Amino acid sequence: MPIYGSDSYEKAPAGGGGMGANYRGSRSSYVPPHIRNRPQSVDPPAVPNSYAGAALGNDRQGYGATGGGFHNVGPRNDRNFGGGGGRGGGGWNNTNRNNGWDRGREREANPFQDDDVDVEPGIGSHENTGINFDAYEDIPVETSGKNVPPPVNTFADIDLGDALNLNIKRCKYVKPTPVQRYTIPISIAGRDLMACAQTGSGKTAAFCFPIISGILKSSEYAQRQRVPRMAFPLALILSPTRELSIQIHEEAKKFAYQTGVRVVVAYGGAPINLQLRDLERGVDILVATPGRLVDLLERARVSLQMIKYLALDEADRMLDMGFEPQIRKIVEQMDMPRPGVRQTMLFSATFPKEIQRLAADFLSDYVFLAVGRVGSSTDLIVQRVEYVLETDKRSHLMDLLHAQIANGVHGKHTLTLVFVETKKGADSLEHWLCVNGFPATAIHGDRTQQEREYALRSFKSGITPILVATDVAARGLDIPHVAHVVNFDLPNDIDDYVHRIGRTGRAGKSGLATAFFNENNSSLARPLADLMQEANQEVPAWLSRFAARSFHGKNRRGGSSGGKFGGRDFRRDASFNRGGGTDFYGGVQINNGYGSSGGYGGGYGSNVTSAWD
DNA sequence: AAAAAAT
Repeated sequence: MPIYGSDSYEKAPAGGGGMGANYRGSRSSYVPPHIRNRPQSVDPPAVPNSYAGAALGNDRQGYGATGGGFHNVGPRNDRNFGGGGGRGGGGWNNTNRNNGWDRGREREANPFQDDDVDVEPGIGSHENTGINFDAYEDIPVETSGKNVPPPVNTFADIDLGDALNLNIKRCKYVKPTPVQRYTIPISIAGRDLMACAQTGSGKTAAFCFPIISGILKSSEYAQRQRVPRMAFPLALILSPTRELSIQIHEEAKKFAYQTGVRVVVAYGGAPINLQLRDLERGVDILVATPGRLVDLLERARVSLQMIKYLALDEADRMLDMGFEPQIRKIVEQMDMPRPGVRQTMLFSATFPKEIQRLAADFLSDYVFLAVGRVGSSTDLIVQRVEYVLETDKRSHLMDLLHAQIANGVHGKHTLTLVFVETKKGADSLEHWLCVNGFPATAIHGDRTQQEREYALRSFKSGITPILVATDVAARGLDIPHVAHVVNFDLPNDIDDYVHRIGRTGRAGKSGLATAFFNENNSSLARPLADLMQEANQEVPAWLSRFAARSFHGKNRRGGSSGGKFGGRDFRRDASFNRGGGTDFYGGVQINNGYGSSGGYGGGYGSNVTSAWD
């Protein structure tokens, strides 16, 4: 099915200068165990003696451990137990060990009860349970790298621990999705990972399960240093939009429920004080957008020196021109442990070669994983392209919406997501739709965070079943019941198109994607036609003519990705290996998602390879 | 040229 990608990433080198200069001054000299004896270690912060034993906020309730082996670390202050240190100490998979938690004043909310409160029960209340596992059956999976750990077939194949297993049951996950089958053992084995996988394929769980499990098993978990007003997360998950961070946080809280592992989210546009308070109460997994995290780091309210796990969601976006300097600052210029010391996992549905090259800086001896699209054999998303002049777009959209109503395809749980190019365009289209009797709302980066979150809720709940959005909503958001994605304005980059239409046809369900195409989109004709063809979609003759006319230098399909996958390991490229060692890349395996390699015989690999090259 | 991300 579809080929995702383009050669169009011609990004300028990242600036990134002038950062992190004033951070070091405020550091102290404590050396955590995992970076001791390192050749070029950063000046690690000490716990000032005057603070030793002070009431520190970064504590965890109901968790044992003597802070042995840590100089300069005073006795723990278990605020909720009136000073009893060294509690518990039970097995890491003992769900009862945080009984104390519930006795404290910060009772952990049950994330499984107040889900989607404004959605009718039975439809939206378990958005993660509607996964159509049959659609996963024959998904092709490709791995490359040295000594790739084999996939598992069930969650029970890996001992994630009782608490985590219980949450897996609560989520009603029966068996792991392909990305989970491969990612979890790779991650448990401690390997770095670059994974191409569609969001909505269980990606968040794929990196959360090993992180939570690893944290529970680690000694750092119990032996945390205390510095006042400074949080020391063990895992960091970065995402490119606030709403995506919120979503990841909500999911991660389910997975971490009653494990004692604390998940905190930090993003811009919201009061920082609440986030600071959450951080002070203790954080193991920090989910954040880059800007706010940099702010927290500069205020010295967060230290990354204890990070054992780093996950970048939508990693190709995180490393594009707009984000790369911030990401480099966070990952390379603060106090985060180096690659090889920490474990790094990068995820995206698309992974252009140029971005892979940048990403390699953050990784150590990593495994590359490409999971074919859910429904790659059944074409769950029907893609249509219509020729519509700029001036006709509104009336054409109106026709589509009327047709949906006529077909009975409308209502609370048939949502339509309309992508436009600009924030102004989003505002005016929303207004026009409302004036014309279509309940619509809009989301874009010029709205307040409150407005953005309200718009998303209103859309998800079906109060306004039409959402007009800029690319802020293009990636990662898991919105059940999006039946139709309209590309009112097409993006310039085919990868963005792929992410946008991925908002429908989620979790193995079918969906429709309609694009309005005209002369302004000429540069997209070729990649769009190619992509549709490989997705077995009907390509209009006029689009093929546009494609034939277009220049082939840019946006030509090629090295960045291809075939049934969202990407291909760039280490396999001849150009990459030409100058250097050849041992870096360790071989490829192509398998079906389940069972052995039936269905995609030998010819498959070579075909795809030639298409990629 | 636009979008996102800190205040």
